[in-house]
Amino acid sequence: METGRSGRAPRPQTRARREEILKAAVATFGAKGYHKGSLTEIADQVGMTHAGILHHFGSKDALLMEVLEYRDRSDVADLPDHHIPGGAELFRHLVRTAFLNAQRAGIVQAFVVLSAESVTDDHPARAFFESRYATLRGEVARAFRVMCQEQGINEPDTIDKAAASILAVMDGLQVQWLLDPAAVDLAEASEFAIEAIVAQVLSPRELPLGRA
Amino acid sequence: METGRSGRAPRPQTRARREEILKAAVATFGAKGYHKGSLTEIADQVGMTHAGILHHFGSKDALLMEVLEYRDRSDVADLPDHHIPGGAELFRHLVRTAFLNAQRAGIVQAFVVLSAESVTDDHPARAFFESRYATLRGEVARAFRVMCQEQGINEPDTIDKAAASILAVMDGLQVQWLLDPAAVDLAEASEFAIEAIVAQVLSPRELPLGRA
DNA sequence: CACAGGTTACTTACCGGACGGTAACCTCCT
DNA sequence: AGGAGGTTACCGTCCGGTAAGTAACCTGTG
Repeated sequence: METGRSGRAPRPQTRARREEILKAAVATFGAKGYHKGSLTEIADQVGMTHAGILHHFGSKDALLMEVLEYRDRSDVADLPDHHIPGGAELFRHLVRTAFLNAQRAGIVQAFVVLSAESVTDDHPARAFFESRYATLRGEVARAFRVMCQEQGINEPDTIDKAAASILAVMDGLQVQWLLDPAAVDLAEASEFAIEAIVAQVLSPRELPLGRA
Repeated sequence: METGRSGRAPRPQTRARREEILKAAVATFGAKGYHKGSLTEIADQVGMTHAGILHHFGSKDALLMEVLEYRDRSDVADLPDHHIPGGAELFRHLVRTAFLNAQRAGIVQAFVVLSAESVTDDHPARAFFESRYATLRGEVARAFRVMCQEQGINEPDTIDKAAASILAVMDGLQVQWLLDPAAVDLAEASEFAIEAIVAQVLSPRELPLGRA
C-alpha cells in the first residue's frame, strides 16, 4: 500500500543508481521497444537481476513512465532559465534541438519507437504522448500567433495545421534518419522543413498544385 | 523440405482464405504491434488455431513480410494504369492519399506502428522499410526535379531534403492523428505541409529565423 | 465412372523458452 | 533494531514452432 512514503532514509547512492537504471532502460526500450525490451536486459547493463529493478520501480510500467518523465526533464533542463521561448526564438530552438538530436541517436530512437508503439491498444505510454503532443502543439501555435501578430496576420486554422506539421516533420525525419543515417541529413532537413512551414504561415502562396 | 513446389493443386478457396488472414494480421499488428500481436489473436479472427496460420505462412516473420507486400500491392493498385505520376501530379496524388488515409485508420495504424518498430534491433521489417523509404524519396525527388526543370531551377540538395520532409510530415501527422483524431486534421494538415514544402523548393525565401 | 493415392488444410497436443511479478531471505548501512 | 538494497527461487502465463493425426479434396488411372 505504502510507496516508501514516510519510510526511513534512502541511501545517498540510491539516486545515482536509479539514474543508471533509467539510462539503461532508455537504451533497451530504444533498441527493442517497450514490449520486447525485458527487465533482465536492463538489469544486466547495471549489474543486477531483474528483481532488483522491480524493487526500485515496482513494475515495468512504472519504470517506463519514469523513463519518459526523465527524458522530458532533461529536455527542459537545457533551456536557458527553464523558460520556453516564444515567437521566432522557439523555432530557432527547435532547429537547434534537431542538430543536437543528430548526435544522440539512442535517445531519439527510444522516443521514436515508444511514441509510435504508444498508439497501440492499452499502451501504458499512450496518455503520456497524447498530452505531450497536445502541449507541444500548443507551444508551437503560441509562437506562431506571436509572429503573426507582429505582422498583422490572423489565420487560426493555418496555425493549427502548421503547428502539428512542424512536430510531424521532425518526428518523421527521425524515423527515416534512424533507418538510414547516410541517406537523410536529420539536422539540415529539419531546418529546411521548419523554414518552409514557417514561411508558408507568414506569407502564404498559391501553388501550382490546384485541385485534382 | 518441399514448400508445395511442384506439389499438386491448391484448392480454389485457399487464395481467399489467405487474404482473410492477411487482413486479420493487419488489424492485429496495427492494434498491438508485431511483437505483441500474437498468431493466436490473428487466428481467432478467422476461426482457426495458430497452427493453421503457420501452415499457410510458415512463420510469423514470413506472415509479416506478406502483410507488408500485400499493402504495397493495394496502394499501387489504386494508381491509374499502375503508373507512378511525375511532376506536380505526384504531389496531388500524395494529397489525395492523405485524404484517403483519413478514412482508414486501421491500415494507417499498422504502417505507423510497424515502421517505427522496424528501427529496433534485428526487426524483420527493417529492410522492407529501409528500401521503401529510399524508393519513395527517389520518386518524390524525381517529381521535384521535373518541376524544377520546368522553371529553370536546380538545387539537388534542397530537393533531397524536401523529398524526405514530404514523407516525414505525412508519417508524423499520422502519429498525432492516431493519438488524438479530434486535435489533428490529417488530410488538411498534410495538404498544407506538402504545399509549404513544394513552395519553398520552387521559390525559396529567406526567413526571419536567422542563426541562433 | 469409380476408386485409389497423394496432397491440402487444417486440429490437437506438446515443447522449450522467455517474460513480469512475488515471496523469502540475506546483509549491509544508519 | 530495522529498513534499504539487493539475491535466489519459483510461479503462472503466453508465445512461436513442431509433430502427428485426420478429414476433405483433387487427380490420374483402369
